[in-house]
Amino acid sequence: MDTPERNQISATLSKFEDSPVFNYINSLSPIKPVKSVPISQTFNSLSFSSPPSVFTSPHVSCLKESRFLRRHIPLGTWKPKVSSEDVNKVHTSEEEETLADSKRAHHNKTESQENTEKRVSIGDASIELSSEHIKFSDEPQQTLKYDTCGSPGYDPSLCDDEDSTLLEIAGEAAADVGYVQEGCKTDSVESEVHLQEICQMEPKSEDPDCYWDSLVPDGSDMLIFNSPGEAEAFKGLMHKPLDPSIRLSEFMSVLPLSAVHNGRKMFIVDSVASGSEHEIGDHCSEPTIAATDTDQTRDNLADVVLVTSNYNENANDQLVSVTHRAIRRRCLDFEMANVQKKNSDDNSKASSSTSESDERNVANEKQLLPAKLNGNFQRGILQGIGLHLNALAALKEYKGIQIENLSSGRHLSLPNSTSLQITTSQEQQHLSLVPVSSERDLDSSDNVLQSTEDCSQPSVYMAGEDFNKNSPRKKKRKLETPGETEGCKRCNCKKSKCLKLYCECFAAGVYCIEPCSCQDCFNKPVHEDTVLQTRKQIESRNPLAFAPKVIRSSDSVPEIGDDPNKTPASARHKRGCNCKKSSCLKKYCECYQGGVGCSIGCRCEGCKNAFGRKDGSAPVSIETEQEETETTDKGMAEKASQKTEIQNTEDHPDSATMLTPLRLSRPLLPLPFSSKGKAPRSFVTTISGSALFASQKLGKSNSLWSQSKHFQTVPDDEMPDILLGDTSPITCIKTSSPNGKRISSPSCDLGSSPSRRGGRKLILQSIPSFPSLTSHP
DNA sequence: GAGTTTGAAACT
DNA sequence: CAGTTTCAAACTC
Repeated sequence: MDTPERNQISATLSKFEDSPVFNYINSLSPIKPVKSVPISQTFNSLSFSSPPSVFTSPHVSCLKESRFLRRHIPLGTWKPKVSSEDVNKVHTSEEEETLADSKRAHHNKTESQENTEKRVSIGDASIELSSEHIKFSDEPQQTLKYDTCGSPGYDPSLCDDEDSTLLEIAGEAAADVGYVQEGCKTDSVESEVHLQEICQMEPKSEDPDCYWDSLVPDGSDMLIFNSPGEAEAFKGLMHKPLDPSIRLSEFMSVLPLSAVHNGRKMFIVDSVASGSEHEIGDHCSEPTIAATDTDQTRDNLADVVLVTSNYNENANDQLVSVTHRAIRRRCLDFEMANVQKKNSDDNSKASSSTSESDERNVANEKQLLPAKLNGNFQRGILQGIGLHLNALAALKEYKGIQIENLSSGRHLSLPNSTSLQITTSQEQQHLSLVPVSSERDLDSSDNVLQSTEDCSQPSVYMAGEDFNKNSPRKKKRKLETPGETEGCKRCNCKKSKCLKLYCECFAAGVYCIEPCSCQDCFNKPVHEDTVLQTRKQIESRNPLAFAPKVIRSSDSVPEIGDDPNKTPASARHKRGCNCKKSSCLKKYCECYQGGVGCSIGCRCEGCKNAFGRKDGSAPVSIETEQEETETTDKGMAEKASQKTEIQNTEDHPDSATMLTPLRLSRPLLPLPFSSKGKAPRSFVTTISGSALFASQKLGKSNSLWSQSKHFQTVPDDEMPDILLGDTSPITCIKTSSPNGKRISSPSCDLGSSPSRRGGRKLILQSIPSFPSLTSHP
């Protein structure tokens, strides 16, 4: 783990060890950087050659990403040795050197092993992150390849399930942790949390998701303890010696249910005060988790994410902490396998291997996306998340999570989801999901979540639709329409073999999983090569084919610190719809489905999109309006006449202003979802709101994309500048779809909402950058 | 659950 | 690039 660089840094910084700032810095340090490899994990990633270059963002992005990221890393990774040290601890120069050397040796060793072998199944989890990180850094993508299920080394059982869950523990600071509580000055005992305990918890219901859901009413992504007391309580559990007798219920009982959001499997505990000696690395890394690794853990942990955060009290500066999380997801990441395998190799060392359990749990879910560890997260996002091109969009989005999402079950799972903060018990009840402070948010966001992919349908996504098949879905189900199973998409392909964009899973960059009703499905790890080739082929035809359908250019919410002028985030469908009969009021309409308004780029007829009409009459964001003015084509007038109809009933003042993707995505609105009132099955989960979170820290948070079905997020930083609509100088970019469909807006200049427009256009342009299967190193 | 509708994706 | 076909989701019954 310890790279020389790292050591140096640490040495230098040793003085500052205690300071929160230091921790933060550590988290940022490149040392841990994730290799591009993680990115490759998804099958998409494979295709994406460029991503690494493109997405180079520092931790910030990572942070954001982290949210979305799915974790592939086994708990073991979290383990103490390297990871902890890397991130959190500061060693004296000497110590570090020594340590570094040993680690290096270790690393090399592991690396060699990896090379020879392809990864172990995720389940094997215990891995040393450090080694991996190193590897990643060193070996960028070579290792990447389909390590996961498809990989030879991959554990078949896992593969079979295709749903693999990983438990990720991020030791690293800031990046991972989404949020920290303010008040917690306590020592961080939390780090000590034992996964085992958690693991031991038994799900009430057979379905893990349900189980968690039950636990977590709202299903927020994160569990945050605002009050020290809460944290303490939590700690108590965590600290307890592994007692098999302890059950999840017990565990949960300690936690304020209200505190739990989303049912997401993450829990964040902020216990560590800044400056306290208990840095993430110190505590967290080691011990506890490591110990946990057991079959039970794996099995049981599935969705749970434990986070221990270090938090810096001082400030808002925050940052964070470590998180242990387990996220389930199905991903196309192939890398995961590698990592895991490595981990497994190393495992012997690391005890915790929650990943397996996760996977198992996830079984239902599609493959997991790779999760990244701390440092990795930052970079990793791209990498790990990389899975779907879509992810890129997601990354940005992830920044802001809106409360609303939480409310809606499905959205929760989305990458979008952000950490929520619960301040008080009362508040908790309400689940006051307040976006974390911007700064924190950013950080937190990283950690926070992951979303399940399904949703993508998700969203990831991790994007729209369902985010996770697992819990999110269920939540969604609960929350949303009864009928919808949704959260996750499951395809039902019969003739396409799930190798065409007709297949939602394939389009989302995820493998089909059990829930899918597809026939002759080739979108499975077993047919990885085929999938990749096909994907490549499709991308050659249309570079944007796998890009998120919905692009969120700017932040829905004015980011703090950002240019006030920015318009609320608005999202647009990358190509625009072509609806003729549905009036863009049904999910047939991709714009509508994605929760975004129609824009000039749409060729729809009689647009009545509740999220925003093409003409802009609807509660569309400014952008649309502008576009509207600009656009002359298509019967704008016609639409205009139609405007009032829907608006009156549907549009809320808010919506009008708030059409942020996020909002849009939410079914909350009494919007006209389906006639039944269902929320779109796969809503885009874009997250505009995120801007709040992410942006603050980053300063720019534009998430270009929100993701439609699968969420994938890409760190802003990583995103090519071009892609960044907000900041990008390039305001006018035309995007062309392969099809020749209109993508770009007519006007280059965006005026007040440059970001959005710019983003959108930019994205398209940049598209080439999307990683393609072919390019993959 | 079967059948219809719809519009994207794919094909020509 | 336009037109047509194929496909699977969305929707209806």
